[in-house]
Amino acid sequence: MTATAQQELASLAEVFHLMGDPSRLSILMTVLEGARPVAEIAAATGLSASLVSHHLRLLRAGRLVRAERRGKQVFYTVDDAHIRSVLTDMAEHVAEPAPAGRVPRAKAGA
Amino acid sequence: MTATAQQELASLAEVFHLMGDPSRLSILMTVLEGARPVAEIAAATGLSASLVSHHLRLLRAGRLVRAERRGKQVFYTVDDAHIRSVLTDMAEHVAEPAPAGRVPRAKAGA
DNA sequence: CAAATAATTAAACACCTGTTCATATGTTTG
DNA sequence: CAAACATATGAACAGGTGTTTAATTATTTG
Repeated sequence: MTATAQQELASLAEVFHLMGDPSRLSILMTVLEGARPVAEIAAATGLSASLVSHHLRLLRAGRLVRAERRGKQVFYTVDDAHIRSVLTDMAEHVAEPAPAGRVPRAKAGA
Repeated sequence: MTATAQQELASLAEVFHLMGDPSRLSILMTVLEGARPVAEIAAATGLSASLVSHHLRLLRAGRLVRAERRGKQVFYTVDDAHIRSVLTDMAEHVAEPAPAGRVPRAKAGA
């Protein structure tokens, strides 16, 4: 595997990692509906303003959200359209039923 | 937020969490090209067979991969089509350029 | 400029998670 | 059945991460 491929893989993993936390994901879901100030995100998700701010910093660093200040408040929005399609696709995946998950034993003879 | 929505959010986060690790992601990328036995996945990713097996167990539990035994070997494949589109979409996202990322100060007056 | 509001930052802690090394299980072959 | 191969599992450790509490910075308003 090439060196740049390694980096892309790491970047990709970083994005997924950011979406892989329930708090951050709910923040993303909230912000997905439109620009929202921190306090409103906190209220909608049931998280403390401090915690929301902490997570928003990470999401900003990963370029999943964008910040824009209006007066005292800072409004956050999803930075990219890809995030939307990803969340949509994944929601479908999760909606499906769930059959077992063990490694099958081999059938006799071969 | 409803109780079922909470669970769906948790499931969704779990899937993303699984994809959010470089080792697991490279395993997924490898398996994305077709069914592969553990040893081959280990060789392709540069990870130990043991570590690959550990991660495959998690991926199996999260229904991201499916296992099928053929003789001594166990072949793994991506379980779902959504995974593919998600990985594709995200690859595009990561490919884009990266402007700064600090919270802007408010413009004077308002 | 002081007070009030909104958001960020810092420090500390508990917990989780990825990795390694060693051992066990399952499967074919002599 | 024993040996060899392929994969899986268990225990233990190091490092990372989400959360809380408290303090700080930025912005508007009296």
